[in-house]
Amino acid sequence: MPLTLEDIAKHAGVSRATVSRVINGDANVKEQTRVRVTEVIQKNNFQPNIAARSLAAGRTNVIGLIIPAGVSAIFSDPYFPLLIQGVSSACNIRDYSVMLWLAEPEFERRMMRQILHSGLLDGVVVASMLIEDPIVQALHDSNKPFMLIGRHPSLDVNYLDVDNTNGAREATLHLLRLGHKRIATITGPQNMIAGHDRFQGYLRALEERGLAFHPELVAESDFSEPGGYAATRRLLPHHPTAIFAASDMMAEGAMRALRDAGLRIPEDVAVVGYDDMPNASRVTPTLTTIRQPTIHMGIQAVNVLIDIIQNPVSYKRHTVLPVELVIRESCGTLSK
Amino acid sequence: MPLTLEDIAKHAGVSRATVSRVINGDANVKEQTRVRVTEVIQKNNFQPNIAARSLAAGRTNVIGLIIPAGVSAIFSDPYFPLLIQGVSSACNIRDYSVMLWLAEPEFERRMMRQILHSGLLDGVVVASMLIEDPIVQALHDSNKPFMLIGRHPSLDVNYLDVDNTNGAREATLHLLRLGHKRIATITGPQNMIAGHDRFQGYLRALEERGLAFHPELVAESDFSEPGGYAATRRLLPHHPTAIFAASDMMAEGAMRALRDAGLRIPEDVAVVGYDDMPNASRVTPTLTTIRQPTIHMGIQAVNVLIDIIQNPVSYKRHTVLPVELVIRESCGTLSK
DNA sequence: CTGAAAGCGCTTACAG
DNA sequence: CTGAAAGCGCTTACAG
Repeated sequence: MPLTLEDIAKHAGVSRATVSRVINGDANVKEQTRVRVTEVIQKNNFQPNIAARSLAAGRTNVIGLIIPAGVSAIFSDPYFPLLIQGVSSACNIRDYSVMLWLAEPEFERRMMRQILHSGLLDGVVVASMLIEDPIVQALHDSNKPFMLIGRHPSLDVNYLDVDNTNGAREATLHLLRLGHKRIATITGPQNMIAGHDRFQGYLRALEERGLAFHPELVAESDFSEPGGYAATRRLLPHHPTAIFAASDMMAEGAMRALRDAGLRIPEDVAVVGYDDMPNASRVTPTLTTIRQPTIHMGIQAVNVLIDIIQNPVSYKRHTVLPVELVIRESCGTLSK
Repeated sequence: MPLTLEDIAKHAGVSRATVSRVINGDANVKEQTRVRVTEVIQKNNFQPNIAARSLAAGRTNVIGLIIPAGVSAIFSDPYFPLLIQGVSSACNIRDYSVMLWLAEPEFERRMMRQILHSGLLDGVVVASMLIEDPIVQALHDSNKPFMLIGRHPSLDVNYLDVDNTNGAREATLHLLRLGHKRIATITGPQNMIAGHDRFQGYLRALEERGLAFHPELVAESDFSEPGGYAATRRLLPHHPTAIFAASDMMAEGAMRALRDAGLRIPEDVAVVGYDDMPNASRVTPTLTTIRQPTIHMGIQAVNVLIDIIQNPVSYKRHTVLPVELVIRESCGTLSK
């Protein structure tokens, strides 16, 4: 029983075509008519039926947000909540709505069918964790506008990434500047973008300073606190004086393992994390880490996506956002 | 250029009405016809246009999920991510999609208009934090099917809640059983459901055991870690031997404050939290707390909502899920 | 600047 | 059990 365009038109004494023009900001409407129609719309709290618009115009003002589910530890830090917040907020401002899809592998086929063929979405933002994500390939094969948060090794797509490599490089360089020579790293899974790129940043820093790379100072883990703990146990026999953990959660695990081993932080072993989670400034000692603009990533991804939807261009848009080293207590300040 | 019903009908040699019947599981289709049409649908990866279905049938297989934004510390624990996961997962199974709305106050009017009048949603799940939530009132005034996660003090609506009161009662009773007489509590905001009900549970436990209530042993806070820290500083002059914090985050803040005051946990002051966040089993000492079935709440809310959508009934559905005391180290085991 | 009319892709009485 | 046809509420050439 909601009102229709026809009802509004009757009230305003015009045709429904004119009401439609007013709603969609068409320039070809007499100012006086526009004012009158707008008043009637306001007064009746009229909201056009999205389904009808979609069917008639082929646009919905709805975008999809695809987030990988099932990735372990995915929801133990606020990355996705903040990303969602950014996406939602930007959509609110631009009068779009967002449809959320947690990509559960067992429903992926159906999900992609719905996303691509249901006609409900003007475009999609996909937050990819894996370096080679089949969802990205599927979107690329379609002609649905989409924006990748992350990157893809081979496909030319619109993407927005944070500078993981440089962040890890800065974190490692900071430890090098403090005089450390035996810097271990706890990496994330190497099939994940953040896992891979942060490890590359570590390697790059060593190389820049001419330090040899010691494989025994690398422990691959899974971004989780228990994972960081276990990795640190493997590293300790090799006597690192500093550890760069590719996530704050793993850094917390590392600190717990160091304490359990009777080692002091940062006096015996310095620790640097990555992410700047809320907890990083509250642990003891407070954690030196890399801060990334997560909410802003969501906002910007949406803004670029809507640009692409509204003004299709042939070239692809690429953005890499900078990150920031946040120095706290866990790495010390003394030269060794 | 996606296929339409008409295309499928042509391929299968039937009318589009028949294809529609097959897709919607109408019983009045010859088995042989059904098989043939199903094959063509499968082969072509056909997905009906949701907008057209919505317009014709008045149903979309889309539900909305409204989550309050801007609540402080809202995304510092995994409550909402888990809830979203449950909702999304249940929707996947039942072939529904979910539209996400973070309720930003400045967009609330427009949001409600879209939710109620755009015709896009078959129903909505609203996760309410506030005891008297205007969004719940607005939904109640509409005729849109909805399911409240939480409760409302005066409106008769479909809801699903967790037993906050009993959880807090159990937590407090546990401390009482350990022999504590001066049990302080750090509450959440009293205009929030979880804040209010958990405080009531604390009071009920005291009353059941005939203990006097001491107002100076109550510190209202905001569910956050720094909030728990500050509240504990206010409580310490009154020498509690135990603290029940209405969230794990506040419990962590309490433990930090106790350590800073040179007090041992649990020997000098016992601590119990609420939520059983992942971190609860990793802090030192590990945290005794209350576990609630968060993912399951999301799942069940969706299932009830879809029931309501598909089989409208006049009475309202009420569910209260039980919670569970998880005993760890932070409250000790010795009688005092 | 405005309106009449076609059409978007479905569902669903209705008739057979 | 099946099909022809109306209709859901919009948008958009087209004509004036």
